[in-house]
Amino acid sequence: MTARQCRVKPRGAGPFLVIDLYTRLFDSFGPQGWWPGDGDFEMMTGAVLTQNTAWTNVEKAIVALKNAGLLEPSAMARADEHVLAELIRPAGYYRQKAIRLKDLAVWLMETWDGDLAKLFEQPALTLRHQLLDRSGIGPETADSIILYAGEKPVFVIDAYTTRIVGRIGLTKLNGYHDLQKFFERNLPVDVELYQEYHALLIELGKRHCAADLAKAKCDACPVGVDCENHILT
DNA sequence: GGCCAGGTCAAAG
DNA sequence: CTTTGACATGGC
Repeated sequence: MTARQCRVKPRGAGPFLVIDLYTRLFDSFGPQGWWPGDGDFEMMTGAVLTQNTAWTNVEKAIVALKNAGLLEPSAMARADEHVLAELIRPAGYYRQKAIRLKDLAVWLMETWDGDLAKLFEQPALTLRHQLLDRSGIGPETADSIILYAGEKPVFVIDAYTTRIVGRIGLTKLNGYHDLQKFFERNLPVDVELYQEYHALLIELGKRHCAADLAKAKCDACPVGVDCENHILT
């Protein structure tokens, strides 16, 4: 089905709307290609660094870490916290993140011998609990790691997704867990689909959905999202 | 200058 | 269990 065939009614949440929104996003923005094989540890590092931080700032930190040869568990686990902090400074919250990244690397070495492939062999749920036990890894970061590095079908919810869902009236559900289940219930279980969808929602959010609800201006929304009236048009 | 960014955690209410 | 503040840099 093409995007334009879908004359969507307001507030009719369900499978059709959920996949239809994806189709529109993909048709408008194309594949996002997030985290394409730069290595699992780089991906995990990026996931922590990007918390509440613009990706452009994260890139600087990643490059600095790479140049310092610290972008692997063994090296980072041995690195000095303050050195680490200075390298990732552009990514913000740098003192906190330095400690958390190092803790993560130490855990990876001690528990998994630095072998991420082994880590990701575990069932998604087991993996999720282990990641959530790390300091500085919450639901979104854990799920991002599981989806993009572990390549397991877990839908990631972020601030944009929450806002967009609310503005379109996709569902009345709220909160991380309920929204995650909502998407997972209404989509085919497919890693690539989940990866693209999450990235596409953020792309839409960046272009059309400022943090302040009152500022939402979606006049020329290429996807047909009408925030004011809470519908897809 | 003010607002915001691909959150998380601990401390209150 | 929900809300609030701290954490911090860089771009528009």
